[in-house]
Amino acid sequence: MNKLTPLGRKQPISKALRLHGTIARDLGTAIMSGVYQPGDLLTGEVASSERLEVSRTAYREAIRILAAKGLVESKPKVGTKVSSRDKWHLLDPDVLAWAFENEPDLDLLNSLFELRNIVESAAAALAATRRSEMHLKKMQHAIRGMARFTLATEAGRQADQDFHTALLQATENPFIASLTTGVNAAVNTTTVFKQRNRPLPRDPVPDHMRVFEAVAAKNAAGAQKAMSELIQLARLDTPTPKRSPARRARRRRDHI
Amino acid sequence: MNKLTPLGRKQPISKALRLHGTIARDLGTAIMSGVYQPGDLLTGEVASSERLEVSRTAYREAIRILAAKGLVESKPKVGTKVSSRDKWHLLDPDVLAWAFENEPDLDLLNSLFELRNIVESAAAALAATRRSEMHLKKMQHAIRGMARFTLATEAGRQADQDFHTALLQATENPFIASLTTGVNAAVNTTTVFKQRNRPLPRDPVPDHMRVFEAVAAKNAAGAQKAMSELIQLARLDTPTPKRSPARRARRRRDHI
DNA sequence: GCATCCAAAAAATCAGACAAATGAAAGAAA
DNA sequence: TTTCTTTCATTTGTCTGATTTTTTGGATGC
Repeated sequence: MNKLTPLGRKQPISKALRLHGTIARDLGTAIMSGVYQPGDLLTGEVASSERLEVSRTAYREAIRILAAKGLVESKPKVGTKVSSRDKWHLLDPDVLAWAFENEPDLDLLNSLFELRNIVESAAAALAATRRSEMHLKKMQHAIRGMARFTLATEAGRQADQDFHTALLQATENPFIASLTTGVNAAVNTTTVFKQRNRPLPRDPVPDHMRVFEAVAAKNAAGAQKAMSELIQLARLDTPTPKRSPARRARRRRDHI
Repeated sequence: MNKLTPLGRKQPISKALRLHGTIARDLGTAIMSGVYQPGDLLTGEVASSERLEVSRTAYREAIRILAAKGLVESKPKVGTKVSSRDKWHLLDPDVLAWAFENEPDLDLLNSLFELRNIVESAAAALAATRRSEMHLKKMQHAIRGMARFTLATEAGRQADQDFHTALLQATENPFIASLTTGVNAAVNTTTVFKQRNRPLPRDPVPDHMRVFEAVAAKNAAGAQKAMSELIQLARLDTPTPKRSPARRARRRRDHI
């Protein structure tokens, strides 16, 4: 019947997910939020599938998904256990989303911004040397879109995405593109809900324009600097942007 | 429809892999090597499982693995199709291994070294500011191991790994650590077999020592520079280290 | 002590069925 | 004709229940 306009979103969870997908997401968020710790042994397939009231098939496929992302390992006779943290594919888009689904760990968010700053500013430098006219056109179009609609609208955020996508395409490096799109998606989820707290955080257009002009001028160092500043400013729009003075409060229980 | 792709590899190369694991690996390498192109529709589950002489369950679990890594998407009625390249999780360790399993694409290898240079040299700079005495001890021990055994032995390669692992731990950034370990594992697979061509490529100890000394002296810029040089030298040990003069020969068919 | 064999437990695999989703064709209404 | 609705067929999705394989730990024997 009604094809669109889900005004009151009851379940923000994507309904497009199948049963095994939802189980994987639930278990994944449980692992990333610490409900299950590395080394913990999950209950057996039969018991788990009965508790979740799903078939063993669906549960097993969910476990395969988690295993593919390095979160769990299963062996006959011993069972399925949560892998140690160094096995986790932390940069997998789904794992990233699960890690920041609830209340994001601020240390983790800082680490993610640190990586983003490193990679995307270097990407800007590469783009400055390799960009074509097509890339410049796309970036320019995106900046105009960000100016017309603001970041408060879906169209404006899409334009912001388009800008970064075009810049990454210009690097001609598929790994950098793959990495950055996933990281930015995760960062954006933590940034979105700021919009309903404060009216408008800042105007992102000038920052992007500086990056664009440096890339257009084939000024690698300038592009790198401008992108780094852009990311630093974006960090201000995330929860508690200040660097926690004692960031050493880390988890130390990697095994067991 | 009939692609006539005889994946007739029945023997599991690595014994630890289960049936679904081997199927996922075979299909994954077929996708990464271009046997199946983005947009291609895989044969249905019943037909595929019959052709491979496995149960539908095992085949489906393999598909779930590939879907978890962004390589395929399945929908009822339409089937399972290879996703467009921008959906692929290129930095997933398995995907990386599959991409470089056969004869690695040299452009791709160059892109991977480019990313490695960006991230790991930045990691060295971070490590120089955050390292503890424990990290220094580990790195020193690893360097001694590299000196005693050479890279021609398994123990020597393990020591090399240990050095980089200790440096990544010193960054206190789990994302950088997760990224780099996966990338280095993939790079090493392309580097290993050089050992049976040439006797000994070079002595890696001085390069690592320079990195270590800069990190120990908390010299961030020096550590970054030393690590970058180390990676550039490591690139010389990979197939055709010279930069191809015309690296623009790229795939242009990203959609469809 | 040490190696070998045995048994239990859990995942792994199999077989066959039914359910749900979806794209396209067929039909009805404008 | 065009557009909307309905039906239908196809493919993945889910379920049930069984058998097989792998692995661990202990019993056995030397």
